[in-house]
Formats: sequence, C-alpha cells, structure tokens
Amino acid sequence: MNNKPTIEDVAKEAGVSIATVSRVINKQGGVKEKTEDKIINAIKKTGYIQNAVARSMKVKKTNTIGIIIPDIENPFFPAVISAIENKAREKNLYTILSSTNESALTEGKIIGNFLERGVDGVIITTADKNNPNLELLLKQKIPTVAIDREINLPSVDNVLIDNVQGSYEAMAHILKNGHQKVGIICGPQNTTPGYERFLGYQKAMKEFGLELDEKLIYYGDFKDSSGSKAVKHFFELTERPTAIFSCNNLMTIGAIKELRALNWSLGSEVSFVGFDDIEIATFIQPSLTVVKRQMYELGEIAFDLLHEKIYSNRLDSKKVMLTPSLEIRQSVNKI
Amino acid sequence: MNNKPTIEDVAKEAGVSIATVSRVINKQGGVKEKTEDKIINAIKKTGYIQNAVARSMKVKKTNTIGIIIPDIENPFFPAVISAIENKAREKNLYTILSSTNESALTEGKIIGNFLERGVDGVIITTADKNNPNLELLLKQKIPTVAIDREINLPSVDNVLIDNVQGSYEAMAHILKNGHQKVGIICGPQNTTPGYERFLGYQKAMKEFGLELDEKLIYYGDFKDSSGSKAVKHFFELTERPTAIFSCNNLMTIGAIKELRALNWSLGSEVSFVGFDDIEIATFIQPSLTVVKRQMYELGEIAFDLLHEKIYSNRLDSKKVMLTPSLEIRQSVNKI
DNA sequence: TTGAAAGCGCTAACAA
DNA sequence: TTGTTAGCGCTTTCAA
Repeated sequence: MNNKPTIEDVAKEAGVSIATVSRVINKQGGVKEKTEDKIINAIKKTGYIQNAVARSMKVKKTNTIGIIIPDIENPFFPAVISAIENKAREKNLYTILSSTNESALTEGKIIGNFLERGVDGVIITTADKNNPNLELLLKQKIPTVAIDREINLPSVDNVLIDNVQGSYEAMAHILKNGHQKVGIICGPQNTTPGYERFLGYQKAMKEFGLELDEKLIYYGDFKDSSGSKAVKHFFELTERPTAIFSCNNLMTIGAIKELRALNWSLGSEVSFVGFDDIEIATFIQPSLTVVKRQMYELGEIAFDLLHEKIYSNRLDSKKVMLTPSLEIRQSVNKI
Repeated sequence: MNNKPTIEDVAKEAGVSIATVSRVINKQGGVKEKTEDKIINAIKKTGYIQNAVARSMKVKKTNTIGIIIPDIENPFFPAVISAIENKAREKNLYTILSSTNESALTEGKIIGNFLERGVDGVIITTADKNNPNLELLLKQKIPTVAIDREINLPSVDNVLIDNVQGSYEAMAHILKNGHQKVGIICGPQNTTPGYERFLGYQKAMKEFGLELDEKLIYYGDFKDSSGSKAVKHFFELTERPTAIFSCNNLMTIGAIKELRALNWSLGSEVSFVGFDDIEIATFIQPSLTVVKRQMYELGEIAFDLLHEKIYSNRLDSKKVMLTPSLEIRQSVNKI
C-alpha cells in the first residue's frame, strides 16, 4: 500500500474538488457531463483505484461476508463455498474464507478477526456449537447464518439437512436387508451432524427391535484416519458386524481403504453405507450406497438468508431443513 | 456494523485519553500497571473490539493476503490453500480467498477488489497468464507470488513444478512399455501447466522417434467433462491409441468414467497415466499410475516467498521449481 | 452543478 | 507516564 494515487490526486489532475470526484466514482449523478469526462480521464491518467478501506470507514459497510468452515480439504465444503461465492459475486459482495481445522480455539480467533475487519455478515459451519466465542457475533450484531451444523442462538439462521432422516433411511435400508449387527462410525458428538446421524441410527435400530451394542459403536472425528481405525476395531471383534454405516465422506474413505487392507470383502462379507457421496463411490466394486445431499443448494439458501438478514435487518431466527436422499447402489447385500 | 463501542468509549469509561487506550491495545508498553488495569476492565465492560478498518487506514497494512485460484472444487487447490492458511495463521496474517472459475474476466474483477481492499500481498494461480489485469498488481506495487502457473512480469515470484519433466517421465514410462500410439488430453494452452505438460509429451515422443498425430491430441479445459469427451473421441478413431496421458486430475476422472461407460478396459485394452494423484487412483482396478506433486510444499514455499517480499521489500523475481515424481502403479501394460 | 469542511476510528509524533 | 492533535482517504451534509 505505497503512495497510491488518492481521490485528491484525481481531483487535482481534473481541476475539481474531491467531492465531485467522489460523486462520479459512486455514480451519484448531478455532475455535468464535461466535468465527468475530465474526471474519468484523470482517473485513467493517475491510475486511481478507490480505497475500500477508507470507504468502509465512512459507509460502515465492507461488502464482505466471512465464511468459516472446519476443513477446506473436505470436498463437501468447496462445493458449498462455490455456491456461496457465485451468488455473492452476482451481488457484488466479496467473501473471506477461513478454515478452523475443527478447532474451537482457532474458530474463536477467526471470529475475532472477522469482527475486527468488519464483515457485513458471517456464514459458518462451527467446529463446536457450544463455542462461547459464537456469542461475540451476536454482541456485535453481525448477521449470521449457520450451515450444516446448528447454532442455537437468537437471531442466528440455520440451514441444515435432516441428518436423522438421512441416517435413518440408510439404516432402514441395511436392516431391511436382514442385517442385525450393524456397526456405526460416528462423528464428534458435539456437532449437529455427528450427534444427529447417530440418533438416526438409534431410531432405526429401535424401530427394528434391535438392541444397541457398545462394541458396534465407534466414535470418530470426521477425518479419514478414524474411519480406518473403526474398521480395524470392528474387524477384531469376535462377532464382527455384517454391515457398517459411516457418518461422513472422509471416514468412509478411510474405512474403505482399511477394508481392502484387511481383505474384508465389501458387499459379500460386510455391507456398507456412507453418509455423503464421494468420488470413489461409483468407481469401486461393488459401488457404494450413500446418503446424498444437495450441497450447492445448501450454499445458495444460506447466502440468500444472509443477504436478506443484512439488508432487511431481520432479527428473527429462521430454520431451513433440507432432506437428503438415499442413493442405493450395490454395497448392501441381503442376508 | 452498528454503533459498536469505539476506542473513545473505552477511554471515557476508564477516564483516560484514547492515546493511552491505544497504547495498551497495541501492547506498546509505557503505561502504568494501574492504568492498564483500568483500561482492560473498561474494554471488557464496553465489549470493545478494535476496528481493523480504521487501523488499516492509519498503518497502511491490512495484514491480509489475497489468494486467487481458478477452481475451488479442484482438490489440488484446497490442499495448497490449506498449507498457505496454516502458515499465515502462524504469522497472524489473514487470507481472503476467491476463485475465478478459470475466467480471466472474473479474475480481473477479483484483482480489482483485492486492490480496493488493500491486501498486503497476493498469491495467485492465474486463469490466463496474459490477463492484462495482472499488471494492475504491479502498478499498485502489491507483492505477488504466482503459483503453479507462471506469470512473466517483473517482481512477480513464481513457484512452479516442472511440468515438462513430469509429463516427460509419464510418457517415457508409457513408451518404454512399447506403446506407439499415445493419446494426450491437454489442458488450456494459455496456462503454464496446460502448455508445458504438452511439451513434455512432445519431447518424449520425439526422443522415442515417434511422430505426433493430430488425431491423438485432444485439447481440453482441465474440467472433467473434457476428459470424458476426449476418451470418446479416441474411442471412435479407427486406430485407437493403446495408451492415454491425461494432463490433470479432473480430466482423469472424467476419462476413467468414460472408459467404463464405453467398456474400454483400463490396463488391458488401454493403458493410462494421469497428471496429479487422485483419490480414486488406488481404489480402481488396475490402480492408476500418476504424476504426483507436493501440494503442501508448494503452498508453504509460496507463502514464505510472499512473506519475505512483503516485509523486506524485495523487488526481484524469484523462481522456485519443484520436481514431481512418477508414482508407478498398474495402469500401464506392456505391449 | 460544484466546493468546503466535518468526521468515520484509529495511530503516532509531539508536548507536557 | 499520559494527553493533545494531526492526519489516513473517503463520503456526505450544507452552502454557494
């Protein structure tokens, strides 16, 4: 940011006042065409670029929305972000993205930074819905939309998918095929998807008259390594599960890798359903049955809600729930 | 950004001047402990958060670096970004990410926006190395590091991988196995990787005494659809290639999908090597031989160069070249 | 249709 | 050790 030309340089060059220059920059009208031409030329000549920092200071708007996600390397998020970015660009809004790496501490820092920078709104998938730093957002009256993981604070909108329903359907599909011993690879229980997907599992088990078995419940962290650890754990059991349900994409990948390493045959020896579709699902044999959700839609709705919140000063707390669908392929065998 | 508490509110609350408050906020020392305590309390009481916009205006630093990538949904970039973000966070710098969707026009807008916001530096994988808007970055004296795709402008650093070498090795591996008709799925020729990977192909063909055949050269756009179109094109040839080399990950995925749709058997009927590793590579049968590169390292080096450029006012143009490696798996058969 | 000037919230030089 | 004050570059009254 070295001695760039300022609005004053342009004014001098054009022989007018800075107020007039400001008027043409912001297209407010009420400037003689001839004057405007002079100014436009002066802008070109000086290479002037409006200083958004100074502008933000006056208008108290940054035209920027902050996006906070837990893990940029989980392909689910780039898809959602892509949707948000496209919509934001249409509306001439800009996005700041930061990823917390599933750490509530980092999340707190990022929120602080976003507040300092003065974002107009925030879209967040929180690493921990009990993170006290989330309340900072409210204290500063920053319009906020939670996505994928619920935040129970007043005036925060939530765009969620019906995890219970999604995992219930997955489980029902497994159980209808006669499986009785079904292992689950859970996500963190302090996140909505982690908790709710486990709920769907429990609901299905109960409905089909089956008891929960602690040995068949593995608590993972949504990273692929826990998928592989879970499979190893299940494999070492004296009574192995005949089917496994994995609660997210990354853990599914880890699990499938481990299945292969262990020579535990997918489909014939152990059925499998994963939450979230993944690239490899249709490439492996048998292809993988998964719970699918509309990531693009999720991002778009979140953006629309945020936009509305920012520009209409809406203060209530809306909740949108999308229903995922079961994509039945070949990885569940009949018993 | 509604009537948030300002430094003045804190000063009033603590009964001191704003200068003193500023001193403790910025940890400059020279403040009596008792005064400092009063101020810290006042900050808590008022819920004050430093306004980074106003601060940036004075110190002419935003502590923000802009990252521009062509496609956030290409998993190569999240990996690189992740590395940059981690390093940036360590140094208390923040990142703004925007993706151009491979459009030079959008890229221009994003650059403009970054300039307006006053980023301290930019890391960019350009959609078009001839984009005239890139020069804006120089005019405004913004330290810039190009990553993956070269930018030939004075004072721009480049962190590249040796595409020629990588694709040469891939081709050499194919040709050594006796293949003579090798199709290539190229990327856009106005990008470094697109152009150079094609060069490596040509170099290998020449060295092995083979003629180029226009029918075996397909010009794609680095998206998966062109991978599948390319395979279809090759399949319809009266003399089909016995091996295919794909120039990026997404096109490889599209190509493999099409291979299956066409029942054109990978390995036995057509050998295949892809540039960049992909998740499915080790999941399919036969597993896919690929050119691998160090994405994390790429991001880290780029960040280090940028950081150095920003804080030492270095003006020369460094160039770092990383060498990719061939990961030989099973998708190339001997003829 | 234009210009002068106040002030956004902050930092830093200077003074006390 | 603390306070006063001049801007940073811009937008926006108010006046001309």
